[in-house]
Amino acid sequence: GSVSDMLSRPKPWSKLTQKGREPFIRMQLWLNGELGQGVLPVQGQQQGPVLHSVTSLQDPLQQGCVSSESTPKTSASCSPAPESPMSSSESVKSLTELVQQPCPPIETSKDSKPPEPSDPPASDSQPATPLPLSGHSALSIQELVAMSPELDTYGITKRVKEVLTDNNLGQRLFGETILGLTQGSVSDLLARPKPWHKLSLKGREPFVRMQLWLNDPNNVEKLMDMKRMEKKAYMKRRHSSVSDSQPCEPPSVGIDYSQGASPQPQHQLKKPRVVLAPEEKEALKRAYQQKPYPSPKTIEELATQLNLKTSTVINWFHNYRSRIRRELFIEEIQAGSQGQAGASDSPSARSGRAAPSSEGDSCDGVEAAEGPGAADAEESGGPAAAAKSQGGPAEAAAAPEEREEAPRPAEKAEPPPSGTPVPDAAADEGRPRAPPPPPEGPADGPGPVPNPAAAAAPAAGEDAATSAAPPGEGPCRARDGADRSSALPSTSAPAAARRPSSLQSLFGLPEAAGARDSRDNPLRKKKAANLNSIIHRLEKAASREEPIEWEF
DNA sequence: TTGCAGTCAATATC
DNA sequence: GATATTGACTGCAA
Repeated sequence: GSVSDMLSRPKPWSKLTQKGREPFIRMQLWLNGELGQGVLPVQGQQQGPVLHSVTSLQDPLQQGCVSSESTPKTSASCSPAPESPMSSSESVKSLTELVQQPCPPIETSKDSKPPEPSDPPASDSQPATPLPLSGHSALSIQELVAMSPELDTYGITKRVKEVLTDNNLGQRLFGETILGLTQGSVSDLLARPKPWHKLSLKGREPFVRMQLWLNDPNNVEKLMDMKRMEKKAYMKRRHSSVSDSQPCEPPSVGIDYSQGASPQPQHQLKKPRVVLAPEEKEALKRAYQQKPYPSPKTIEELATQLNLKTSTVINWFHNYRSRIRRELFIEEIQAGSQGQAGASDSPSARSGRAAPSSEGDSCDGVEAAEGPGAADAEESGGPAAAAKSQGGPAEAAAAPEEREEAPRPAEKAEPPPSGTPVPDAAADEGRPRAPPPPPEGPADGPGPVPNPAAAAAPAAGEDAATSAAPPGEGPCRARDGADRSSALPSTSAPAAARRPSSLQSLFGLPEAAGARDSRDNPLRKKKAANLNSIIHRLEKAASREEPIEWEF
């Protein structure tokens, strides 16, 4: 029935979810394998977008890039991805095959970015390794990404780093030439790759490109060439500009986008970059620990007290949350790869699945486990607040009342008793919470923070009220989360929340996580640190009364 | 609206 | 000079 429906009423590609696209990808693969190219066009017409992409995908394949051999050349291979039997292997094939061909399939693409004015004409002189920015086969890469099997992002980045360092190739060159990204992004990507399953299609693209690049036998050579050309162009420009101070124009090589490339127009618009002082960061971290999702009100207060723009505070929270999250991912992966060398699956893969947990961290589990929560006092009422206010399990052992906003008043000005804002929060309730404390990860301890203390106060206060989670507490910061989870409607979340193991799987923690945690403090801390956001999501989901299909 | 993912690009650090 | 960090921005989804 589904097939019939799909065949007769295919949805346009753009309307399909990732899952929804799967059948089409499978069909495409099947078509490629069995029917050859002829069929696509027809289908394409019917399918519109799908077709479109599908068709375009054909290009590289048809260009003789398909070889019967499919052995990945380099070590940074893709992980097996056992679960999607056919598509996986097939796609792996395509990927590898594609790159093994001299034809410049992927690299040439680059998003349909219109030639930016400021962007040096990348296409300018298509070097051996076509810039990703030049693009005409933009869709190809997207197709590949969509069809790509699960890749071992960590392994790929590791390998890329090796190759780059071994050959003395810079991130900038690599990023701009191969990935179409800036140096900073490349650095970030290489240092903190997210697991495949956590990536969006767009986010997967760089990894696919990297994989392709790794598979390319001439990858280094090409980059070296680029490097040379770049240098040459640079010298040339230098010479010419010396004689004539003509504004440096985009290098003919098409690569040198670094500086000078997009100067003029921006000069005026440039606004100074905000650089937060350490104390400010500290304060924000404290606030985060108290409340990862501060209400607008809290944000305002923070902004006021820190003398920052609210947008800055908002941005900071967004960035911090997402970076913390990534930190976790990477640690998971690292821990995972260490822990089980022989494990077949890629770490990223592993982390995705619910692992048979053994979470040693009782904290986590416990927390989430019980406690009828009290309404979350979050004044405002964002959706999240709403969710929370439904009250739920939670706050573990603590008294329900604590969630209250009693402390609110203090919020504004009173720095919690001096230097220890954070602990205060905990102290507030004086409840038995996990012991200690030391703040964690990101924010190292509740160190003596002069002002910040005060600054953080608001948040702290608020939270103290609500969660009182000693931010610092490593694993038990979970508690923090627990607080938040207090909002979990007893109806939906419970099941998941109650089982210690479930929490762990929510994290996507590798099976051995528990064990590792116990001995790896920093790791625990970070995990705990992130619990808040997870709980938050749980809350949200719970509030929507979704089925307990937690996917984190 | 809010939160997030992905990036850019300015700075900081090595 | 290369790499790492991080505030800000864009686009998308719920």
